[in-house]
Order: sequence, then structure tokens, then C-alpha cells
Amino acid sequence: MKIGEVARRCGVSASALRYYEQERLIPPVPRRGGRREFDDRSVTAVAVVQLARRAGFSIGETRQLVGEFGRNRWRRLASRKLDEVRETAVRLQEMTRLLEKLLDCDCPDLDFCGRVIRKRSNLEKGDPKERRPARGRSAAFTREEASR
Amino acid sequence: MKIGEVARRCGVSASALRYYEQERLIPPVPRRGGRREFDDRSVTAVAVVQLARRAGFSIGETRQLVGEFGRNRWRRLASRKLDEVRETAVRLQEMTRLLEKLLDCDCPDLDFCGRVIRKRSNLEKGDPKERRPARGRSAAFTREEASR
DNA sequence: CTAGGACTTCGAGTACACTCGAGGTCAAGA
DNA sequence: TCTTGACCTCGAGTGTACTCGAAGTCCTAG
Repeated sequence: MKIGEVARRCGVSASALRYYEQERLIPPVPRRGGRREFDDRSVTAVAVVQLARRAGFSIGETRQLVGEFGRNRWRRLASRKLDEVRETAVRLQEMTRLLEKLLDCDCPDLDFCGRVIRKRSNLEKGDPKERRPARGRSAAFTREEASR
Repeated sequence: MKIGEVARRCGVSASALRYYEQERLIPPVPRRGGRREFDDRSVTAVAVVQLARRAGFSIGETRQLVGEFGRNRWRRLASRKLDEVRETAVRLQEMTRLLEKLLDCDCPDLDFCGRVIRKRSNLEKGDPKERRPARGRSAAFTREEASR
């Protein structure tokens, strides 16, 4: 199967597929006459990568994931990522609830609404050090990211 | 309140705060002797931005969000974002279930596991066009992103 | 008065995840 | 045979969200 068909079937661009190969997310794809010829193995590898990418794993995380295939660490990585996303979802729900409340109460302006927000949120009052989680790299993967 | 204290209290760097001002996520902060002097208004604005950023809104989305403050569109944007994150969480859970299954069944290698994945996943069989959601910009905000 | 630290602007640099363009190759159909 | 389209590599470019460094300013303590 040539790269174009794989791209169409997997919903990913051909250049992304080349990039995945280059970044070793998938094993080297065999060539025929200079062109990539995807066999079942390769297509499977792409499917695995797609699954991981859609689940929110970064390129580096995905590389580590496929490298750890079948070992216990994999599960740990996955469940940690799940926790991360759940936390994001929780924060978003809090945000949404807050927004809905504000919209309901017909605040006159941002300044007023802001005062409401400051009352309800725990920003700017607690532990003024050691903050900012979930931005940037995820804690679960920093070791491997550093070593490339 | 000077920028350093705001940074410490809100768990964001001073340079990020300058960046937020420059990107109009927060209104211009008043100066005194050339230095930013954050009043309640400004600190509130930062709190709002932090809330949005932690909930997963991008810079562009956050700008639009604070611009739409108090109007109905805001709620629509927020609930759409919630849907997005929920979808991500669902995909991740699917992924995790799949991984757990594979780990449980002690597959001998990636190739074998891959065949299992290909059986269970709906990748590479359905609608070979119109895919790739949730990667790149979110559909909810593309209009404003285009117009900058 | 002077040293130090926190602040200022500005431009450049960074990481991620691709994407694009140039310049060339290969294979199938008219 | 020729053309067309899909493919190749390589290097550069893109957008996001900052971060960093240089060079200079301001305020406070000693």
C-alpha cells in the first residue's frame, strides 16, 4: 500500500506519515523502487500511533509508548495521562459552571464579574510557590524528553 | 501591586504577564514611574485569564472569551470547549481500555498486538475523507483566528 | 551616594508538530 | 513515447506560547 492510500485511510497527511517515520514513531517502512510500500505491520504501527495521538499523547510520549509496548510501564504512562486529562476536564467543568453562574446573574461589566470570580476562585490566595501544573510537558515524560 | 507579586500570587511568570498584556488578554495595566502597577481590576483580569488557560483555552480563544464577557456567545464557546475535552477524555479512555486488554493478554510482540488493535479499532476502514478533528485549531474559534 | 534588586522594552530564541516548496524520480495510461 | 500524478529528499517555514538576554531605569537600604 502506498503512502497516499495509507494517508487517506488513516486520516493523516502523507507528510505527517513521513514525519512519524523520521521521528521513529513507526518502524522504517520498506521501500520498493524508492517508494514507501506499507505492509500490514506498518499500517498497524500507524494505527497505533494515531490512536495515541488522538488520545492526546505528544510525539515524544507516543514514541516512548510504542517503545514500551507490552511492558508494565506502558500502563503506568497511560493511566497517568488519563489522570491528566480528567483533571483538565474537571477544571473546565468548574470554569463552565462559573461562567454559567455569571451569565445567569447578569453582571453589569467585567469588573463586577471579576469580583465575583475572585471570591469564588482560589487563585491569588494560596501557596505562592510551586504552581503551574499541566502547562508545558507532562511530569510523566520529562525524563525521556530531556535525554533526546 | 507590582508584577513580581502578581506573578507569585497567581502562579504565572512575569514575562507571561507582560505577554498577556501585549496580546490583549488583559486590559492595559496602569504604570507608575514606568512600572506596571496592578490594581484590583488588573489582578482580576489575570485571574480570569488564568482560569481560562487552566481550563484548556488557547491564547486566541481566551482573548475571544474575555472579549465576549457577559454575552451569550461566551457560554456557547465554553460549552463547545467542554465537549472537546470530553471527547478527548473518551478517546483516552478507549485507548487505556485497549492497552489494558493487550497487557492482560500477554501478546508476544507489537506485530501480534497490532493485529488485535486493528480488529478492535475503527481506524483505516471508515469514511476516508473528512477526518482529523481536535488536532490544530478547534472549530469553535477558527473565524477569529483567521481575522488576525 | 551607591549597590542591589526588581523592573522596563525590544528583539531573538525555543519546542512542538507538522507543512511547504524546490527539484527530481517513477510508473501507469492515452 | 509522452504526460500526468504520486512519490522522493532536504531544508526552510509556520503558529503557539512563551522565555531569555541585552541594555537601560527606578527605588530602597545601608
